[in-house]
Amino acid sequence: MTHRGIIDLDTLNPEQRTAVRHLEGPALVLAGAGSGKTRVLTTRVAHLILEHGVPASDILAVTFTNKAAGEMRERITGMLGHEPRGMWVGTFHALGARLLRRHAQILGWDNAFTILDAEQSLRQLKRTMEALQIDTKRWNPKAVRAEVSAAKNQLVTPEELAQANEGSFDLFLRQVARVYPAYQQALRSQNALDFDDLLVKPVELFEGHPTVLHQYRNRFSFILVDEYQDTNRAQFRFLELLAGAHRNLMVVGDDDQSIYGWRGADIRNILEFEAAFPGAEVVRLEQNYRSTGVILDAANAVIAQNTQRKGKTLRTDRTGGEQVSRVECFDETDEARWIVDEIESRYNDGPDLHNYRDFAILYRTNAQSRALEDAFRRKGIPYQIVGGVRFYERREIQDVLAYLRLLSNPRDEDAFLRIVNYPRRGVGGTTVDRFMTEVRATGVPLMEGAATATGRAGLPAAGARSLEGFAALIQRFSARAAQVRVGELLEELVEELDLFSKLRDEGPEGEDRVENVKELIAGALDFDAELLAELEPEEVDAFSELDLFLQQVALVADVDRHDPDADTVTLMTLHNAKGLEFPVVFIGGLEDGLFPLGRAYDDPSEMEEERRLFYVGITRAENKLYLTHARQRRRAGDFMYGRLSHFAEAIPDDLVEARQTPVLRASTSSTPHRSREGRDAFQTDGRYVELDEPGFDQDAPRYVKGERVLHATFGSGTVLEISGFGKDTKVTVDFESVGRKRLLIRYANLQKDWEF
DNA sequence: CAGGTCGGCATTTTT
DNA sequence: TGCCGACCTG
Repeated sequence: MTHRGIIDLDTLNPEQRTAVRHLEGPALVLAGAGSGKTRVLTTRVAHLILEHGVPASDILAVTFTNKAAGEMRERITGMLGHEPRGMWVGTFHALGARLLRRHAQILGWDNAFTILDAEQSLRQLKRTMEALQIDTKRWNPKAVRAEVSAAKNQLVTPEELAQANEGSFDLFLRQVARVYPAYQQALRSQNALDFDDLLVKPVELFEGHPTVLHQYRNRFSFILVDEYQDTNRAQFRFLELLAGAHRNLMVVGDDDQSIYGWRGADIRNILEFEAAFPGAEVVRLEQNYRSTGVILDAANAVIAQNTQRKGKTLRTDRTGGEQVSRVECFDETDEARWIVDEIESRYNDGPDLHNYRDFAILYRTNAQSRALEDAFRRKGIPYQIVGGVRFYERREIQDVLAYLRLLSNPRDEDAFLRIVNYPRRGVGGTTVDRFMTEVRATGVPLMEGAATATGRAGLPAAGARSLEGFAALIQRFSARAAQVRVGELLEELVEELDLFSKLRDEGPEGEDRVENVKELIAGALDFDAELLAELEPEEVDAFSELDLFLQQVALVADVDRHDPDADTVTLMTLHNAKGLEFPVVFIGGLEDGLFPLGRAYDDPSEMEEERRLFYVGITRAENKLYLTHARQRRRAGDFMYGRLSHFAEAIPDDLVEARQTPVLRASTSSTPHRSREGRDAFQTDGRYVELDEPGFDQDAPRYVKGERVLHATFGSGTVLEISGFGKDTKVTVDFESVGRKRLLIRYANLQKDWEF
């Protein structure tokens, strides 16, 4: 039968077609990198709607990032010719938030709950520990949070954890057992949820309220999940519950690209899917449409060293291709400059590339972006960094957002504490401490207490008056919040606080901060339509714009802000690169100890995860792959000496062209560095070796007063003074941008500024 | 109360 | 280095 459908499936390969045509029952699509899985997912949705008459509102699609959700929606719209109205597309976290906005009340939260990001939840946790008189010096709050987070991701309740550990011999777990319930209680009393709760609470909702579960089981008769290899226990349970009746669940993933084990992702979800969903149809997509044969051969050779995998070998029709370039550099500065030079010459002289957006540089740790950023600035080549200091985590942004949070949720202690004295209004530490103690003891709601601060026990009169002023301000804006759009509200707020001039007074960074706040305002002014358009009528009535804005802010990821259309080179971590592709890819810092990170040597499964991360990196490249490594690298102020990552050694020699940078070649033939080589005695596990006193004082450059110098961060300046000797030599430099700084020469890494 | 300084400490990846 | 918190001083 040659029934020709509305959707053209002829351009798909047989396996893709099988996946697209899959109708009912569970399915596992093992989709290798670049095998067209996004296309399969979107085509299947369109196919369900157009060929099988499934209403769009019966379909739920889960993606890994908000951006992926937006793209999926867009592509489906393109195929249908109209919006898939009523279809839910989003990340697990966004979907969880949406469900909870509708049903949080059953669980004891108010529907206008606040979502705490990682920083906020850490501060809350710390306050909880202090309230329990647990020494935060002795018990690291971050470690406690990690433990609490792990518990949540495995659906362990506070009660269960407490019961299991309160008598434990492990003193740390005993603290955790005390903190977790108290922390959860604190969140509840503030009507707040943390990231993990957005996954856990929906499961609680479904497990504890069969009618609600039933409602959504009926509603979503087809469920699709992308990046399934990175789901955790809670997410699995969520899917199991939702798809439990009809079992129309298609998951798409690649066990070789599972890179979030540290976040609780459980690779068993994918390895054991067929056991959990008997009768699942399994489809393997091994045909790669992205990379050259050389790149795929390299990727296959690397991943073949892992043992914990389903086993799969990517194929391509694009045989051959440019060799992988493996470049040895002197240090991170040399590495960065070499990469930038290479991009420039490829951009100018390359056969087919004339866009900066065709290049990406990937690295293991965010810290590595610094040297690269400097190199790009020097050359004047446009770049964008994805990740690092997140936009929404910037201090000034958090401050402004805290106002919105407090307007949205007057019980949000974190927001209150953040802004009660910002900008300065004379509410000092003593006032705040006494106020909080009083409020907690009497159970008076936070803002109510502030509004009636005068006369409260033990409050200094001046502080009490300031508190009341603050409460009045918040009250005034609460009223405004009901009248104007969130963008205008923000504008008025910033105006009222006179924030811009206060930021500018803070010094050289003030202007940047002003710009960031302006960007936030612009984003808020833009905020509306898109999100609201996807909501259902009852939701539009029930959710306030302010809450939705804050929710979006809490849930956007850095990659969501990546602009693929801007003509810039992209810099990001390997984690952020998942799902993206670029014609030319550089992977930097390929040294044992950095990539893989040193700590992975203690745990084979961590080592395998690092290797998968490398595999993800390699398979981002379409035409050309560069691997760079540096002989020495400064990490956290110390010099480290590393050798080529053993990951890179797994790539067969005939695929690789090995090179050294000119700087490295020059240095190995003349300087004292060579003499060190013989005795470095790298540890056998290949970790970084730290030499205590590199012979740096000998070749420390000498400077004279009045000389022009260039600094990586501060830019150019003039030497005013020189003091100290040997490795302790300091210079005082008057920088054009930031003024006077006193620097240790051995750390400052100054360059002579020849431009003058 | 505000602003500065100093010492200690970490420092992997992120929804 | 660079961030944070504790402590000191005006």
